[in-house]
Amino acid sequence: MSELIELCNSIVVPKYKIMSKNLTSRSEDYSKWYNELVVKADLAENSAVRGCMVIKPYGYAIWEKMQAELDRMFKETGHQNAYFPLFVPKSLFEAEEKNAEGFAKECAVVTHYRLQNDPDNPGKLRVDPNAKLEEELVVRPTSEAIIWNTFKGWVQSYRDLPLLINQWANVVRWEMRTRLFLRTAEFLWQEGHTAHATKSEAVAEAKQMNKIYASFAENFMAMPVIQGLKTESERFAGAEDTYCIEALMQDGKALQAGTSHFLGQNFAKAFDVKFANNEGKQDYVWATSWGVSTRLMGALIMTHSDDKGLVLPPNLAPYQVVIVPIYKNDEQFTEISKQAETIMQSLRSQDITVKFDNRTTQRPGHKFAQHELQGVPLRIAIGPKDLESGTVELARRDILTKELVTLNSLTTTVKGLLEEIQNSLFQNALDFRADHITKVETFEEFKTVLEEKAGFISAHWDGSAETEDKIKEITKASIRCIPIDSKLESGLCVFSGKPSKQRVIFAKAY
RNA sequence: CGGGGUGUAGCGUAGCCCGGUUAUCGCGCCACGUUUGGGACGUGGAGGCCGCAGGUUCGAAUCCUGCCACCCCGACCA
Repeated sequence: MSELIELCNSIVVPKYKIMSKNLTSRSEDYSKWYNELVVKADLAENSAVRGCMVIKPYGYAIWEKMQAELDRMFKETGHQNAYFPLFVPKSLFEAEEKNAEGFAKECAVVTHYRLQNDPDNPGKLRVDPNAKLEEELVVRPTSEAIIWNTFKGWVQSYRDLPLLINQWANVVRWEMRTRLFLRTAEFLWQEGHTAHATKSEAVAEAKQMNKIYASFAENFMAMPVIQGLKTESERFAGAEDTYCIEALMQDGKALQAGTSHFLGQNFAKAFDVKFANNEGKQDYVWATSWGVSTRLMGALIMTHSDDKGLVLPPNLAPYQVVIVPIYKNDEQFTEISKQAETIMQSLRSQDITVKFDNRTTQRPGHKFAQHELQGVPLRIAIGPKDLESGTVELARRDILTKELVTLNSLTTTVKGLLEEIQNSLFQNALDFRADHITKVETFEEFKTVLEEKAGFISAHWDGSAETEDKIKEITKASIRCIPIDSKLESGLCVFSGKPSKQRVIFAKAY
């Protein structure tokens, strides 16, 4: 138990509650296991805010690594960062009807702007009834409205296009039921919003960003994803098309890890964003939006971690290597510290991030366990024996092996191993997913596989929302996506028996 | 909002059915000493509105009533 508390400490929260008692292996119910890793923020008693999350420094460092890589990829494709207000006046929010309707049920709304002393309750405050806002402010659940209202003033000519903007921000969605990392009431994310002169350019942008998400997931998170298109009923409110990346967690449930939307001219029309094209004619701009959130941290945990704690891919680990000294006296400690300094310099010269855990308050065994819990990819231990023999002990987090390495080959070995770990994590996740994509032809088979094996199910679908709904109602599995790379293949719908042109991916989802 | 469950120290808990000394145990925390190549050991110590309010009783963590919070399953969820 203590390690869980420690892990919770390192990822999350000031005061926290562990939800279930026993750590279970990955083959058992994953949700129990996941709850062990994840805790909720405990806000003031009687607080109406549920399901918020505090991200503690180590967890935040992982998010910062994700941010940095994504931000770089966005900028490489010509995007710029900007920041827009948290508050969206209700009148703006409701302008794009479908979008407003889609989010209406989960909006936090600011109605007052002042507190005052409560005359009936000395020492307490109450909302000043005279401080009611003329117009309510919606706390953004997403920023399309406020951004498109701003874009109106930024676009006049085709020369102002494309407008490629990204924002790093927090949003609030008042979900009835929350789940840490995967669906918190407030979460951090990035939302891209772009405006284009032509439809084809906007569609290309939406596809491009989805591809960038896929590449980030695979190359940095070591998490294989299926790129696809959402069905109409799963589509973003206000979008014409929603592209997505879908990942498979260790418990066989699917997780939507990122989405990219082609918005058509819906927002341009709602907010009157027109431009003069090169023939001098007025036209509405074409839009996209795309986002990923702290949900990715949940995805990372649920893809790679084992019963000993987190397993981080080297490309996202806050530090890739940790050095633990083992010593009996101050002399040895000084000696080892010098050695560690040399090693760190050498590793850093190869752009490897490394931390020397020189705490004198913890014993080596404790440090070993803690770094395993935090998923540090490689650990170097240096003790008196190593000083004599010119070696160090090098341990891998992912497969928990140890080897003795001589000092002169250390940096090369570390560099090689980091790459190997990154690749092997991806390969393992890929193998796992390959084992859990099942083609089925009949509805009986569909239900059996879902029940006994879980994972993705590849099946024919007649394309109707009615069939989709019925399957969901009966099995709780939804269509995760229509994969973009799937081959056309004629067949019969697994449910209705009607003709189908291609297979789609079904799964139970988080 | 419906069904089920839980609330005792920072965390995890025993005790509750069948009311009765100073509320149990483990982890963690503090001090000192010995230790340090896989989560150290010993000794001593600190820490409790037993979820809240009311009731029954000589006496309530325990029984009754009401409330609150949280968890699980639903509903809900681009």
